[in-house]
Amino acid sequence: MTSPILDGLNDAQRSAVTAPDGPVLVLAGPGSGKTRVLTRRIAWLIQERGVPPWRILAVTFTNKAAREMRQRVEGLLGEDLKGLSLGTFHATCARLLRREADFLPLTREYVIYDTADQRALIKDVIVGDLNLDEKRVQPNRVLSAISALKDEMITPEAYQPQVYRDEVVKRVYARYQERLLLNNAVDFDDLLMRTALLFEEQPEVLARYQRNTGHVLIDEFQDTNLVQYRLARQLSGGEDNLFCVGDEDQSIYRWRGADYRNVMRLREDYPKLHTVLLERNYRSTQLILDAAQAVIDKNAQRTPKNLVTDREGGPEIVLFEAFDEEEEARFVVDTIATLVATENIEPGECAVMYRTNAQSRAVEEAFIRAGLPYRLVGATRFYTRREIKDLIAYLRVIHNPEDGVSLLRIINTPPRGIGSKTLDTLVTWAGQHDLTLAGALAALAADPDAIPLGGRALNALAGFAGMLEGWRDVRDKLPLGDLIRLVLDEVSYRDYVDDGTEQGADRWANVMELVNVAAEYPADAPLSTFLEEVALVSDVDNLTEEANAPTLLTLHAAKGLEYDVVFMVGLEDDMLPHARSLDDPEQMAEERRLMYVGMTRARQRLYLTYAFQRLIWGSTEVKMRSRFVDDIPVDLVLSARPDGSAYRRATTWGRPSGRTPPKITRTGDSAPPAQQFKAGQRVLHAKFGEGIVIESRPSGADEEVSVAFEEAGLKRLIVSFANLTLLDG
DNA sequence: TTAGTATTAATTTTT
DNA sequence: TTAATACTAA
Repeated sequence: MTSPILDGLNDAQRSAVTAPDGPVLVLAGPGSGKTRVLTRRIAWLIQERGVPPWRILAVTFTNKAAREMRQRVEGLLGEDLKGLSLGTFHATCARLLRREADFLPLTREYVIYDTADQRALIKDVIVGDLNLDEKRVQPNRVLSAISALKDEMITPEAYQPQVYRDEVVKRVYARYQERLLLNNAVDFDDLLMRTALLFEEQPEVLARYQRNTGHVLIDEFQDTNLVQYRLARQLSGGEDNLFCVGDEDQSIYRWRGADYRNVMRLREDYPKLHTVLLERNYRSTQLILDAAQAVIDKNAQRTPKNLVTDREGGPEIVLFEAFDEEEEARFVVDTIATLVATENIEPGECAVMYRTNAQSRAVEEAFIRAGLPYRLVGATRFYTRREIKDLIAYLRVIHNPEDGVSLLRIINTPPRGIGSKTLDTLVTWAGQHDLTLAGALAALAADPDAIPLGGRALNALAGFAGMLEGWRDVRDKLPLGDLIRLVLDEVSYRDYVDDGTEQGADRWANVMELVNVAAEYPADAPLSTFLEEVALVSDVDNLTEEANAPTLLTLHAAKGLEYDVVFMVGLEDDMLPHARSLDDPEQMAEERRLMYVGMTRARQRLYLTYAFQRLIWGSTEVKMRSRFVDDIPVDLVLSARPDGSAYRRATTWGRPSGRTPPKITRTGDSAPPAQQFKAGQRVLHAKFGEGIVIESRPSGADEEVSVAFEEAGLKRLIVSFANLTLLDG
């Protein structure tokens, strides 16, 4: 009678897994095993209830979560579950729309536009099509207005603006959608909206999917938006077997349309909702939980939870005030090194979290100077890098000729004599003849005199069109990796990006990385699958467990992850809470949840750091400790000194009232230590090999040297970390 | 007319 | 620090 599916679960978890059919809501605190419950529920439905896998649709927040969940379910059941659909909302909808393209004003070859593509298109609509002033009608603002409308499934035709500004939004929105269709493209929001609209307008299509979907399970329910909620309702509509797992306190994507009030909606829409509360935490120490609880308790409008664990006590939270971001980063790296050396902590079990990607730089530099490896999530995400976007644009244009945004991107990249003037004439002519850019190119191929252009421009255009045609001819005959190599070769892309600098070499390495990814792609997979995957992967998806090194990531990216040791850096007002959130209580509540999410990632140790002053956009700003830090009971916290030793604070936080910066005295300024190295000396480094010292200067109590390595190039190193050996000099 | 260079403006979080 | 834009040489 007992099944391994229920092994090791507590009563609350078990009651969730075995809940009767119908709508279920699992409200779960951090570390309470909610993803585990979802996994077991799927296995339980298949094994104990005899539900065929193809009748189950499970939705996760990231592709990585989906991958891991599939592995676990298959592990539990000991079989391949090919029929089980498991993925993000976006990926699920993208596949569905491709299958149902006949019902849409799109072809199967449609492409997915990311934020940068959207911005390029909307700018062209505002400035090019509607002749509006870019300063008055800001692309970003209009885009987020459009996104909000799409979230509510309001089409341009249905939109009834109340004020003049929205009148403009309506016009831009209408034209933007037109242009998307002309390009045979959709944006992220369209994926969801078009699917939900399709279900509404074509009941027989919905009925077909409902027959194939008896059970819908959703992870991270607090971060679903309105369309996603409607999709979930539509798909589970036949039998109302909707299983939602989430935590209001971890809702951190409001700015993207996520609405934790979906939890309330669920309660209203399903009076028979079966609710399970999971409060027992299996991750953090009680001390960390108490601190996190104290922070989140200040938020109103939530289901109060009482987080408990068996792991009583635990080491105090360590708070460190650095002089600036450099010292802060050094403290983090020093502490990790010490923990690894003395406390038997794995480097891979440490994470450094920050509010904005820009903050990673200082931390990265500290790691580099110490000569220690690290893993970076996000920052300039792989698929948004210039060279990668270029390459993807080539593939998109080969795949979908109508993709004007991508065509415009690559038509003169690398430069091939098709400059702004030529493009202007071409685009204007296309507009006059009601053609797309692709149409104009085709017309030109048929009759070179059709468009008033000089011979040089015509030559350049013909050359480009010829290459494009050649690629389309071989598209289905060559493996993807070879196709990309052919394109790279014919446009001499390497000469273009690899300019001999270090960054140039990096860029080319990125290109080769993409070639490798593509080469591993199954030979029979259509280009559309590859492009779709590339559009919908996130950076965390590629986070591998291979390298045993600390992870650097934003608080948003940290959702769903956990580490033995967590450092939260930049805990200053204006950073967390972010300056742009200060005037909106709803946004402030979200910033607080972000703090809570970060704290509850830690299993054993939590370090909170802030800087007295910080370099922002090239200028130094004096900062104040984050108000959220002050909400932690002071007796749970030890303060650290730069040398790593810690002391207990007075019984109150003693928050300064003003912002008068005290006199700045840097340690080490008065008595610089004797320098070991000087310019011209030859040195040996364990990793970088031999090099010559270019410069040496005191840095705090330490010494910083610039060394030109024969292999690795110019590096800046901290002497006490770098383990440099003097060869001669 | 194009391509390369100098200047200036701008930076939350991401499927 | 990067990205977009204005300017200048070829």
